[in-house]
Amino acid sequence: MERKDVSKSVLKRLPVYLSYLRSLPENGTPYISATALANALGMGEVQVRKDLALVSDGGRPKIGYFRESLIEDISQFLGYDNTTDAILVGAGKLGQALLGYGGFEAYGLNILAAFDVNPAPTETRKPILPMEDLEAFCRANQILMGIITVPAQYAQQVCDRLIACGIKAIWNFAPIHLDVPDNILVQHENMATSLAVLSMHLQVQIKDKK
Amino acid sequence: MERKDVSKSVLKRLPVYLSYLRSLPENGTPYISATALANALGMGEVQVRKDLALVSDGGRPKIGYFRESLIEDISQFLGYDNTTDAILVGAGKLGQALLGYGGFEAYGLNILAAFDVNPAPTETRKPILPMEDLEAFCRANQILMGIITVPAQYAQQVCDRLIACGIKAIWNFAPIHLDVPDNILVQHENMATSLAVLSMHLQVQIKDKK
DNA sequence: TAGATTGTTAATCGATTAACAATC
DNA sequence: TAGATTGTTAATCGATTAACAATC
Repeated sequence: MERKDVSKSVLKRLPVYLSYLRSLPENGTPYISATALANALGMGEVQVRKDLALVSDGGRPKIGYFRESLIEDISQFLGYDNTTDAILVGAGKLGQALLGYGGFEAYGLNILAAFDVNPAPTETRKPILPMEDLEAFCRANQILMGIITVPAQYAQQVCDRLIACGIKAIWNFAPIHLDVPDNILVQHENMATSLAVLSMHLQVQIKDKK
Repeated sequence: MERKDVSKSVLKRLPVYLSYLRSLPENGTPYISATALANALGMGEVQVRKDLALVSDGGRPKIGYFRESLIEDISQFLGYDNTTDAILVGAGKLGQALLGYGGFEAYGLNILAAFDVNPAPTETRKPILPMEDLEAFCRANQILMGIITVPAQYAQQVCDRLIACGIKAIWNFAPIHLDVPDNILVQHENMATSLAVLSMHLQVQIKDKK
């Protein structure tokens, strides 16, 4: 299927479809319709249909999509087929949690190693290396993605160092804005943002009760 | 200031402003303009100005906002003044990372305790209790927010149980869609979504290079 | 005063939704 | 065939951006 540009909002919905499709039982019905997907995920069916049409042309009237093909189409579109090697900086609790989580492989992400100022040994099978080795490791393995899980006050300097190592995409878990050049993408995993949405919901709930 | 309804996109930007404002040095200039904020965060200045106007009326031409008042106005708008008590279910690495992270207090969140099927003692100062105590604890403390950090296959049943305990807002870290009634809000901390954005950026980068 | 900044009103842009024709 | 589903075209909706008047 020809590659199309998709908006960021579509891009964010695709992995949601993907993870649901993967969670379906192997021995169930081999076909799934946009309607069924929409209902299962509580979304609008026109939206789902349009999203799917963007990444796959396997949809057939009255039948829907062949589940396995759809999974393959979305995976390929998102680039999950060719896995991305990444490194992580900051092996605290959060860093170790991400390092130990096995689920990222399914999304094409392979964390090769972690770096820390104090590389204490842990239970994870992945190596935790001293910060001094960062440059050499990134160069040698042509790392393009870095994950930042250091405290906020060190995040910017770690970020600068990663960019100097040739990294092009940064997944930032530190609660601080990072300044980067135009060609570098920072994806801020913004817990504060989520909290704001939750907090607002509770405020409204409580007020309504009065 | 009169309370206004804000869209979700505005709501998500407010904590970003807030955390930047808080990070500014105490002894710096006491005023900040929407323009300065926009430049520091790489956003459009009209957008920032409009967002600020929504939550504060302390803006003065030529001067900007008094930093401390602006922090107060945003905090109050987001409901961070009256802290929310929450509990967490699933004391694995991720759960412990969240439990141990001290930064949530600044966002009005107070995690009282964690629950786990196997409540091994940990270094955190917060108690980790057995799942059997969940209902009693939630009722006794009138908990309204629950944080789910259990493996995906248990997430839905934990979610159902939390709702039965009277919880109205759920922060879900399990990589799976949760079905809930209309009046319950689920905020899905969707790592897969972030990965998709990063992955797509790298794909485009690599392709452009060829 | 002049200039920087605010806040508001109007225009643009993009995404979602609705309506409908096509297909198996 | 009838009906479910697809994909497309048009309409609506909402958010962002641009233009401008007001203010210190």
